[in-house]
Amino acid sequence: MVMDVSQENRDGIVETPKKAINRTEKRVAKTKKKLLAAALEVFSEYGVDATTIDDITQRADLGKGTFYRHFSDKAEIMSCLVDQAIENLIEKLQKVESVTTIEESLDCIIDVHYRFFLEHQEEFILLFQGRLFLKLDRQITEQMEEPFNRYFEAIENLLSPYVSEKMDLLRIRRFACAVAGFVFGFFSFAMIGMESEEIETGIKPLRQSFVKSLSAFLVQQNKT
Amino acid sequence: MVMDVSQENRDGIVETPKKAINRTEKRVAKTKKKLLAAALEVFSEYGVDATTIDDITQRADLGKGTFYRHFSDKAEIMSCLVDQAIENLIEKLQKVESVTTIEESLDCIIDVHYRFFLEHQEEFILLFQGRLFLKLDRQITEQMEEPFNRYFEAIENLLSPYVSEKMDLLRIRRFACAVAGFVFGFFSFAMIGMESEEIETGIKPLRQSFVKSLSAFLVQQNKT
DNA sequence: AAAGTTGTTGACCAAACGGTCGATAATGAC
DNA sequence: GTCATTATCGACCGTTTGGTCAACAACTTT
Repeated sequence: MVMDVSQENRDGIVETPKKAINRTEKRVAKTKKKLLAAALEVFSEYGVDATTIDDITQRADLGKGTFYRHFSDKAEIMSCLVDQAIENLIEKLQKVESVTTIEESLDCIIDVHYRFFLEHQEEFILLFQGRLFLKLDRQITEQMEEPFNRYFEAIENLLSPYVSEKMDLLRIRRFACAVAGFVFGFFSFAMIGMESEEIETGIKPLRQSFVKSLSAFLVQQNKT
Repeated sequence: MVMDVSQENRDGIVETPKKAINRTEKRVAKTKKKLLAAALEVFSEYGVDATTIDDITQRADLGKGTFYRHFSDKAEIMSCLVDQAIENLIEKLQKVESVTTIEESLDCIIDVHYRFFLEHQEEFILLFQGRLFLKLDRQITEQMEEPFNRYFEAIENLLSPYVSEKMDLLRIRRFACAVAGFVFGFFSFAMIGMESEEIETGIKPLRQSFVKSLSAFLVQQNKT
């Protein structure tokens, strides 16, 4: 079957056979996907540290040995998931277009976070734990720091058009921290004991206030 | 020795002998204190779930069995620590006096958090984990929900003078969540990769903006 | 000082966990 | 169809962990 695809090549031109995926490769990919999905589930249910490899494989309905064929340990699959979640979040941040003012930009940033976390609460809980692990003395740190830095850069890029050159990188980074902190912080408190609709009606007016004060802050900073 | 103290009683009046503490009782109290201090240390270093009972007793320089004479399990000692930390925070919140405007009040609330967490980073990391555990499917939940609710009530009490009766409890709770969320969120991001002085200079201007927007929000809410 | 009470200890056990490996099943090459 | 390759499986092993308990030490009582 695979031969058929490469058979179509003519002369010297060798197509990289993108569709020449074996059934085996498909199965492997599917297995890995199942493991990642199961891990995300149990991580957000029990917590990463409280989760055992058996928890993951049983949730994925796979053998234990299969896990170790795809990941070296729990830290690696967590890094994978964090990377995946942040990549997802960054993608949505980069889709933000047609904003002209800083207020609009900030509002969009918060809106993206808001909708992402509301739809992907499991990812939120995962990133929350990831952020904690970075503070704790863990080995995972190195592998997870990079995705979070990419995330900050994405926010900074969205804000940079409205920031004067005088504002140094450190200040922008702090600012991005504040934005991310507000969103993460609010969600961490809101997600316990609030329904989705409550969160929506609860955060909306506060968001507007927050956006206004942040833009006022930025404008002020630019002047000095 | 103990008899000497109760000997002082005259006629029917029986003093509750507060100073009649045995050496034994003192030792017991000291041991329990050592366990709590050690647990706070290792919890904030390795994370609660990654910490073993041996970690705690070794850090406290005590035998393993001693732990189980004071606490039934890890969940109980964690509840104790969370309760202690929040009680500490609430005390400092209640010391806030001589504020006349809502802006002052909000500024004080955030200032108390700020100073408390800067001086007690271990407690901050503990509460951060506690907040996570409330979201996860754990048994500890019941014992830890109450301290957090007391914490919210303390914030609400400070704000209530400036809130019209029209604003229902749910809204005030949401508002308290936002305040706590902002502080927790900012710290969680700031504490990684920032020195104490950086945090101070970084949060100050943002804090002012945040306070302004929150008070504006409250004033607006009161009108409607 | 002797006996009784209570806190402390760390060796010990059973359960749980991380990680391995030979057996098995699915797939690809010929 | 046969053989080679490779993913999957789950029983198995060594280690770690939570929790117990008999012995010991500190202290109190009489």
